[in-house]
Amino acid sequence: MGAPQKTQKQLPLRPAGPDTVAALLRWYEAERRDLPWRYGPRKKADPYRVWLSEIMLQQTTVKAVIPYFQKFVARWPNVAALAAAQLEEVLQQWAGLGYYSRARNLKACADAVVRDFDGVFPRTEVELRELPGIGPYTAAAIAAIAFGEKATPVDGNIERVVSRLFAVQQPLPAAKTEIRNLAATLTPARRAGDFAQAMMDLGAEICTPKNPSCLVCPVQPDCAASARGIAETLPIKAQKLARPSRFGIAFLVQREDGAVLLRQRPEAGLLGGMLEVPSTHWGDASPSKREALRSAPVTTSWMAVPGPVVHVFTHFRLELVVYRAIVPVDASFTLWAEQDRCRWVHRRDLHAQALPSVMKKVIAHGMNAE
DNA sequence: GACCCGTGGGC
DNA sequence: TGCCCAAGGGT
Repeated sequence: MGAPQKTQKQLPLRPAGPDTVAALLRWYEAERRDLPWRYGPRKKADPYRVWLSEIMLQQTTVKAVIPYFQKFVARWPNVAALAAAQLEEVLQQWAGLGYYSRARNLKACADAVVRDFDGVFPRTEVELRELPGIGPYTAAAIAAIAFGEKATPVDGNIERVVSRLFAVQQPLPAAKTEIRNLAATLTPARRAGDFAQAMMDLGAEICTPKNPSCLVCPVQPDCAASARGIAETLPIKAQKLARPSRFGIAFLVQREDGAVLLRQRPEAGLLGGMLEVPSTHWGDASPSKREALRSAPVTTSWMAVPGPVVHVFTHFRLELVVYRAIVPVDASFTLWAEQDRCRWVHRRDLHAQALPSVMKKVIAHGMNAE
């Protein structure tokens, strides 16, 4: 033979199973995160709070969610209160958290629970799955955490932990089915909720995407990926496409009394139902000045504010050049935009509007340009 | 399965 | 800076 083969040391490894889960649950009881929607290990939490937190946490970090969660439960302490609210209020309170269809579905779900279930959340995955905004993950999470049902929510954390525990080599998203089955195999009948939350805490604090802390991991002895030294490389993900750029011109119209012209966006699609600063179409290239003026909401003299506002969405990057104008308070100008969707909002009231972050950026950029 | 749908933070 | 990431759902 040639040079001695440098094989990786293979420790005897039992596949993850009930003992792994027991070790994980012990770790959870000692190290669990204290979060405002949790009631404590071995306890079932308030279904309303679990549901609200799970919707907010969809693709959103715990840190970003906490202040919104506190604000919502203070204002609407139960599902009946939320059902009695106006959608407009809910969108206002949701502004800044992103993925605004969640806010619409949140309201629709509260309405449905009050209407169809007498204000009591159903406890099974199948029933929960029928409600607006509740998909397979959230249905399983609520069933397990709030009701103690044996359900297996699989989020990004759990996908990562499971793919490492079993050294799943198949790339995502194709591997989702296998990962789900493996996670279900581990789920204990008694403490499915604690198990799910323990897996999520482990993923958030130990089994992180980069630089996982295998040395202090409670289930490291049972982890196939750690044994092979490939934990950080898992899960393998399919390549992503480059993010295209779009360009437009936004028209910040300020009235002499300090009001700003805003318009409500269509209910469906990007930033659905939220307020916006009127703008041109967002296209693949910057609109010409001629094109821009054709879509201006009023005929007036515009000042181009130096430097575009750049905002990155999930699937494209947006550059908006802000045109700014001051108009008189009387109606001595013509409003070309769809008037019924437009409103004047005083500067001091902007914070209470359903304004997405990108539009707050546009307004701040334009108003600071003086 | 593939797209669309926000935002802020970490590195 | 640019990319990745975060307790996904709807279509």
